[in-house]
Amino acid sequence: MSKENYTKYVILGLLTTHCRSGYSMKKMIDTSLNYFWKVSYGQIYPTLKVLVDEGLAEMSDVVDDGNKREKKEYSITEKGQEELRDWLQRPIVSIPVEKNELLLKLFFSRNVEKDCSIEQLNSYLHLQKERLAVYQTIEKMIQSYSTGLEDERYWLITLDYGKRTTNAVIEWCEETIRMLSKN
Amino acid sequence: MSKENYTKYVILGLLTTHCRSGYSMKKMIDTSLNYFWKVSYGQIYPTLKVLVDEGLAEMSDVVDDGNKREKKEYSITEKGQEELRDWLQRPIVSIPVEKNELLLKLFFSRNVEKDCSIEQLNSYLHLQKERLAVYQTIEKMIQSYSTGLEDERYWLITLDYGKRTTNAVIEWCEETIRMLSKN
DNA sequence: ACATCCATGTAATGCGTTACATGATTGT
DNA sequence: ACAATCATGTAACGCATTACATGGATGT
Repeated sequence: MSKENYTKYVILGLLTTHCRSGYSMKKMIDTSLNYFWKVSYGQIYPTLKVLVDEGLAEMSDVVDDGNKREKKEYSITEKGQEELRDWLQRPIVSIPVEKNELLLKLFFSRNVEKDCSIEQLNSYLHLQKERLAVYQTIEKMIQSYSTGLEDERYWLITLDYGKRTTNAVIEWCEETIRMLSKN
Repeated sequence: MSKENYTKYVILGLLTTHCRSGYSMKKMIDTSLNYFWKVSYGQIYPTLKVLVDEGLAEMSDVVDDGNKREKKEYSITEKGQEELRDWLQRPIVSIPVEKNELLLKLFFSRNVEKDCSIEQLNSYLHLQKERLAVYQTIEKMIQSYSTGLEDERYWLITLDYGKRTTNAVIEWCEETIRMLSKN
């Protein structure tokens, strides 16, 4: 019952899209997955090596002739595809705990002035509204990056999740601020 | 710009409620904070020691007379209170990325049958509905545990956040399942 | 008698971030 | 010339989980 190494699957998954290099994967993650996942270079490059070692991916050192700029291109193997599909089909047994700093602070807010909490809520509200704008950007990314109709469909579904939950949080922020403000 | 050690603040915060021992803190976390935070014994006990070392908490070894059962009771110091309040007032600069396994899987679901995704959504929906029931339990906990009116107020605010976002997720699940099912 | 809860702790391991290091290419 | 972007990587560190170990008290 060892903990799953998600990074492995993120990379395998990205190899089924247009991503071929560690660098482009990082880009993709930072733009399109940033509201529900993140990965650093410190994980990407080592994991890529592991995948090759395990026969789940293949690397082709691409050095365009006289072009000395190093660029490694990876592709998923048949075995990698199976591993990915296997993981995609495995049921999710429990909802992970999403650590929320704002809620943690609010939980102990008896210890500070009420205005302090309102202040925290206000800036959180602001951050959430900014995120709504990010979703617009992602929507455009999706339209330009999707490899086919199928990818786009699922990407928009995840995006919808983001929008809805963000909107719910915004509403909660606004109502809570209103409630704390009077009285 | 070192990463904050939240566990420290969780424990300091809990010391301002009725929690006095590591064991009872774990209980509290697992019942009332479980939808936005979790901490294991492997963090609690060492952190408790650190807090004492730093003068933020005090320990009184309690061995009820002939009672050999070991039980350590902790309390927050004046310095600890300040440290906590200081942290509570520090603004939250960014929304952390809440890793979501379901969204990750959906994002790459082009690689599996549509029914597989619907299946995943269904079980996720089920988990979310179970969570709604958990909130009822927490609400009761709050009423029995709160040390005063002030604590209760903030605890209900965080609970409301949980309910609202969970409801938003449930709606998204249901609509997405419906959408994927036809066509 | 036996299970479950109360209660405290440690060691190994793994995941992930941050900071650092390097260097080519492209655009202004 | 210079900044920004493309591109790959490693080492140190810290946080957190898991598994293990121990033992008293309580309930059935």
